[in-house]
Amino acid sequence: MSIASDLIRGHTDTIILAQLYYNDSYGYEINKTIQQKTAGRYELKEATLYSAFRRMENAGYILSYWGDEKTGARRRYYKITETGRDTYMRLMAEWKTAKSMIDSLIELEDE
Amino acid sequence: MSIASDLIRGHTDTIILAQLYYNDSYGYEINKTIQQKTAGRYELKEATLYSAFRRMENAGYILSYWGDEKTGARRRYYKITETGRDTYMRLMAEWKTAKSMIDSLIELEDE
DNA sequence: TAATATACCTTGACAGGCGAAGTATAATTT
DNA sequence: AAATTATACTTCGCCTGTCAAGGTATATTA
Repeated sequence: MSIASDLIRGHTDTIILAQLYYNDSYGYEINKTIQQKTAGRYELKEATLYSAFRRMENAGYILSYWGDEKTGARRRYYKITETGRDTYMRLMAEWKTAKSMIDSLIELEDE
Repeated sequence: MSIASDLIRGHTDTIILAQLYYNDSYGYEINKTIQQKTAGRYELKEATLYSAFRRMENAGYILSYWGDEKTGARRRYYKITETGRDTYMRLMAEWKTAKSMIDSLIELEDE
């Protein structure tokens, strides 16, 4: 288990929604961006990524459509919905709360 | 699913190890402390708490022993080991890394 | 032509969290 | 005195997200 797997768990949706907030994108690109942003220290595993897409499309956070590439492998693009934007904002707020809560719970008390 | 469940996942061990770092304690007390520290906004579910004890004892992070209460319900106390202290320090370092990684991954880019 | 990069998908297993139920004693309330 | 609440621990089985492993297909590079 890599450093991040259990700590990042629960942020997958937020990470993806952030990438889709202003622009449509597709799985491969989203993952490359994540790797680049973290200097290779983190990546979503493909199975995780695509199962997140399924989950979020079922939840109504995103929509998908096939791109019309003339060349190269086909791409399934994802578009965030209004519900998805709301969800992103909610998840961000929850993260802020959780972050300070965790900080206060895991720090050592003065002995 | 409450706000924290998936976000806190992966921090259970760290939270418990922090509580045991300077003083032995037992399940019920640890959970009360958590509730008090978070003003009731978070608690470890009993099943989660006790399964974490088992996991960490198997991993050698903690040891357990029965208290010798003369009155009231019996208590199983837990004591952190040196391995447990090392683990706590490692988990704290991982949290710091993860925290900034998550922050950078979920923020919106300037459009 | 072989290897690598791009791009997507599915299956099955695993691990942690948790709902639900149970056991037992002590303190408090009615 | 009886009922309720608080203290304290335990086990069983389900749910969900992650991921290893495998697969498909096209385009580019060595």
